[in-house]
Amino acid sequence: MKFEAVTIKDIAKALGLSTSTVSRALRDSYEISPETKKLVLEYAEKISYRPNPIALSLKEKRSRSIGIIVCEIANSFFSQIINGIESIAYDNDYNVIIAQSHESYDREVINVQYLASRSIDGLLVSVSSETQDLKHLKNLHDRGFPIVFFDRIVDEMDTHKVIVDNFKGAYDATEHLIKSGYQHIANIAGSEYLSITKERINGYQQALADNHIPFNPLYVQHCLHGGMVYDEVEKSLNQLLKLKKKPDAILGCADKLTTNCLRYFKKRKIKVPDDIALVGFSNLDLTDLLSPSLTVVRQPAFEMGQIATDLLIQLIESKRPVKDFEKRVLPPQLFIRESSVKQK
Amino acid sequence: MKFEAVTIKDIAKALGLSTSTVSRALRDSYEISPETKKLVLEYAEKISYRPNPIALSLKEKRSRSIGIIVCEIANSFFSQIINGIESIAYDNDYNVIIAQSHESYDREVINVQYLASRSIDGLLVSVSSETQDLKHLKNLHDRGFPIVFFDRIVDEMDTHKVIVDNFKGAYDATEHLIKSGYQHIANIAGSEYLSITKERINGYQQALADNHIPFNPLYVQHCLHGGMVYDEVEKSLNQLLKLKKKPDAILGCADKLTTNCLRYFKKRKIKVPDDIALVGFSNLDLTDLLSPSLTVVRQPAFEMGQIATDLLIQLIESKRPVKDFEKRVLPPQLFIRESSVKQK
DNA sequence: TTTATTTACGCAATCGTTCCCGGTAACAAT
DNA sequence: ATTGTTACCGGGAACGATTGCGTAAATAAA
Repeated sequence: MKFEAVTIKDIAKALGLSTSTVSRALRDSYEISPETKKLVLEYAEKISYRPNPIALSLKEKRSRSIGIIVCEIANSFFSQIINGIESIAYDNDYNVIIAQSHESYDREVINVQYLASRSIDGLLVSVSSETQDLKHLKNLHDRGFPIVFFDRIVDEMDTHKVIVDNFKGAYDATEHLIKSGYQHIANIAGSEYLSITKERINGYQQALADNHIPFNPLYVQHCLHGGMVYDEVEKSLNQLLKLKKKPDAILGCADKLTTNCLRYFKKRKIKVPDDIALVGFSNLDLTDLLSPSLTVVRQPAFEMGQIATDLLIQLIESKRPVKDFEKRVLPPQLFIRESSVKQK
Repeated sequence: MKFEAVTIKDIAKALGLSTSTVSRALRDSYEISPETKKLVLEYAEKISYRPNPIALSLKEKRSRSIGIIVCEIANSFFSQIINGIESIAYDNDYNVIIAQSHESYDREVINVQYLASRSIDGLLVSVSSETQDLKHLKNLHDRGFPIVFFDRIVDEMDTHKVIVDNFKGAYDATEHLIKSGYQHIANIAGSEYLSITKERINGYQQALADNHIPFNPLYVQHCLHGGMVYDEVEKSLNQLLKLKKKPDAILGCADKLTTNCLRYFKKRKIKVPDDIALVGFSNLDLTDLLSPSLTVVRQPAFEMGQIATDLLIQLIESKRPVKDFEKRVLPPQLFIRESSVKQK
């Protein structure tokens, strides 16, 4: 089934005009008489003519669309970011094309290549947790293709970046646990390759140090797929609970890590926070309804998407190559709930 | 910043060939000598030539991409569906473009028009809860544009449709409540315009009837935005709890309706299921971790997306206009948990 | 009346790719 | 020597839209 759209030629033929005249009439050019304009406009309306954006893209060498690469849209944090991106993109007459890596490096490379070849004007990227080699992105960036990173950024590439203060988020959460009387705080972290993982672990360590609690490397467990795979979380927690000195609190460093910790505890009938406290990064709207309600570090995801998109559009529409890039750091917010408050 | 890609002309010029020869060499035509092919292929590889899909789309009048229209991606049910869609689309070399209506009719119309003009080859649609007028979709469909509906379908249009057995889902959930000893079962339903709402209310009513429980129209409350707006849910529940005979159980007919009921009860310190039981449609992965854990009707969202995409691709690639359309009905699944089980 | 200016429109190139035609060799068959 | 076949390659139109340039007719200025 082919679907034939109305073109400018159809109008020209029907009205006995040339395509150039029709084109100019539609764009309200001064060179066209009011009568002809009226004629064209009315006929175009009648047969519901819509300009073909594909043809325009070919000519203009731009598509007025931007690509987004995230690991999962089925993740509140990222879907909120996407909503932020959309809001700014639509305001500026850009459309967005979303691609998911599902935390797979190979998939990410394929997606980047597809989007790039697809004549998108720019790219918003949050890398997958497997990503180490960046040549798929560097390649584009070196040729002057506009890229903005958000959340999971990469140091090696010089371009705009938008993140939250992961250090502070982890620091505040850890400090809160310490002040609530927990001393043996373990850290369930995401992929070691990710910027956010490093920053969060640093914040966690600094909070321990500032409160004179020795850092125990065994207390940090990495889950490569950031909680997407329950088994990884289970294995990490098993490790932790096998230790001589079992932790009395857990800091979950990603959305699914945190909720999967809770799932683990529920399965094993381990009481939170009585047996062990739990605090985590999460942008779920439901953390207040969980049992127990979760203390979380929440990130301004929507704003993050907005800012990243603003920066990207600036890059795209800049006349000359941009040389000085900025790194915006947004504040995280700690919501204290039941899961981290000791029962008397 | 413009980004200049390598074209077939660049290769032709560099190698002293014509564009037609290069094109044919790249597509491995029999008319080109092995030496020339090798030359072209190697050079193309060297300068990493990628065919321009925009130019291809213009020529082929198809873009090998399909559009998706949903209300929200920040909704587990829909993001799972999208994952199902993606899986089939990618297997068939199609790409997907996602657009959100945010339950707004106007936004839906804009999105449909954008996607259609964007030379997508077909459309997967779940209408917004505001949608009554269908001319934006009928228009396309009448001109032979391939459309497949999923979940929130429309009766007036004759094309492929994929849904779950909403009647059965609601029937089973209601029956479960009755068998658990609840007699006064209220229904928090979504928009009256939606097919799924009607079907679910019918299932609910039938279960009541089959169990000789009189149907009380006051027990059915509609929320136009399907729980997206908390105030709507709050208002509905206020109404219900003001009734002389207060309900002892609630059936939530959409994801956010259900969780917002829980939020309401938590705020008012109404105990679930002691004071009132709660069962609802939900595809959240976390309903088992809520407090109390939720009894839910779960839909096979991923499969739904897969089937819808299969059908759409069939439509797109069919040589002649398809006349007989099918309606696939998938089974829902009831997960019984704490929120609907009376404490002894 | 002649020349200059304005008005209103068409021609053709362009974007990147494919593909229908032609066309030119080289070689074999007649 | 003529014709046919095969192998290989190029020219140019087409897809839909925009736009610089050219130009005819109409009008204004001389």
